Amino acid sequence: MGKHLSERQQRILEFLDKYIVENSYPPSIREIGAAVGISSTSVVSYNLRRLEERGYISRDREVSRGLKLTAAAHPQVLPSAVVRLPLLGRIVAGAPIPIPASDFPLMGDETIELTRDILGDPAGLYALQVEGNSMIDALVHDGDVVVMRHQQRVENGEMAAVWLKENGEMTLKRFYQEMDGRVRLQPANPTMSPIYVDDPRLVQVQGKVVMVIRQLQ
Amino acid sequence: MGKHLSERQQRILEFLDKYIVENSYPPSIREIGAAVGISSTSVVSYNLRRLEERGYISRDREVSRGLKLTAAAHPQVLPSAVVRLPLLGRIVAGAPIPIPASDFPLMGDETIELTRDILGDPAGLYALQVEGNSMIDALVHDGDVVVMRHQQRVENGEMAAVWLKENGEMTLKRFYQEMDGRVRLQPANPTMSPIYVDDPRLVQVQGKVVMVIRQLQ
DNA sequence: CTTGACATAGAACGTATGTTCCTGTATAAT
DNA sequence: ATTATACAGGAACATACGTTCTATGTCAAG
Repeated sequence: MGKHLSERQQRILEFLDKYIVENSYPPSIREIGAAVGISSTSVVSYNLRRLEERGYISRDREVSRGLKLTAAAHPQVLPSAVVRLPLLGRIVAGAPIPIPASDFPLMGDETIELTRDILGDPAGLYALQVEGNSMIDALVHDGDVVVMRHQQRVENGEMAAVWLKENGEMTLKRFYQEMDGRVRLQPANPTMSPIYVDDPRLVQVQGKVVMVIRQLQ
Repeated sequence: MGKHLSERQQRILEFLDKYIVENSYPPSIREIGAAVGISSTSVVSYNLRRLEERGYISRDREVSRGLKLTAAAHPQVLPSAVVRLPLLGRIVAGAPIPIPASDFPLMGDETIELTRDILGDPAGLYALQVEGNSMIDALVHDGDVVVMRHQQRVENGEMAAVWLKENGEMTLKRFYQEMDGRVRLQPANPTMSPIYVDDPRLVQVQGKVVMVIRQLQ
């Protein structure tokens, strides 16, 4: 990162980030100079122009503290876009899970916020709150929030929300399509034994579990 | 909201938010005046002082554009401050957990990002990644991330990371100080039985578990 | 050895900007 | 009526702050 940047410019960039985080407003040219060890405001100005040319910052001329870091400046600092997921409802052992509406309503304040960097692509994601301890074998507790991606198929080994037609039951398991045609549903709890279902049509994948969040009190 | 605020002060607050979002730096007093319809800088200054007294903004004196909105200003506008927690290390059954350094280094990119609204006060929070399945009885899986608040004491019923001196073992349990002087450690898994420790000194609380996050795939 | 782009200092300058003082007007309490 | 308080306007002031000009030094290309 920043290979055409002089060490000074690098330092300026780092200082800008630090300062803005601390103060919520950008530093003045003289403050930058003092921090980076430049006695002349013109030199700071010169380096800022450089940084602006290269797209690391943008400036508003004649405005005190009129500068900001651009996204290019810190790919590692800024990237934390916040994703708001709809908390669509509750997931219970005895009932199929709600399907996200195609338009993704986000109605009410029934949402949960997460940062994109730990979620990845937020498309098709939604959240459900688990009711009851029926999924304790998936290490999922009453009240936990499950973030899911709506999809009918999952890769082998992925954690899925599956509807067991036979039992009329919702469960969270790792999904394995075995060679012999059976489906193996493996509990997350490694001390527990898998379930085998002979007829794959009796196993309906309703989504892939992307994350489990447990908030305590 | 804002019942002791005059309409002008309300407008100023709204303008501040809008301006900062647009420019990434705060407006000057004169800009505020122009936007809200105040011709005199002293009047703006007066109203800013009011807003500061009431905790809606904070100001740095003698600094151009040296003001910022506080959390109180818009519980509904600022919504998603992102909190970066240090991922301090791993938590294993056989070893005490690392203690957060007082200066909270955030070294390396070993951090995890969450939104403040689901975390609450981020002070003293840090994250640990669980290694192994020894805490399966707490419904915590290998690889899960545990967000903790560093503290020596927890309230009854809170989930705590406790060091069992007797066994030389780290565990996550709900903590109960019983009337009879014993300590009851209740697994999160409701199907499992609690542990009783007669001597409270053998139970060392190392922190309170605030959240458990499991990322799949 | 020049020449010119690049980098840095220092100082001077002018605008940007926060602060303060003084004045004036409501409204309510005394 | 008088006093206190919240609110508003205007102007003067001091300094905060960006800009610009000049000078110096380095280094590679001609």
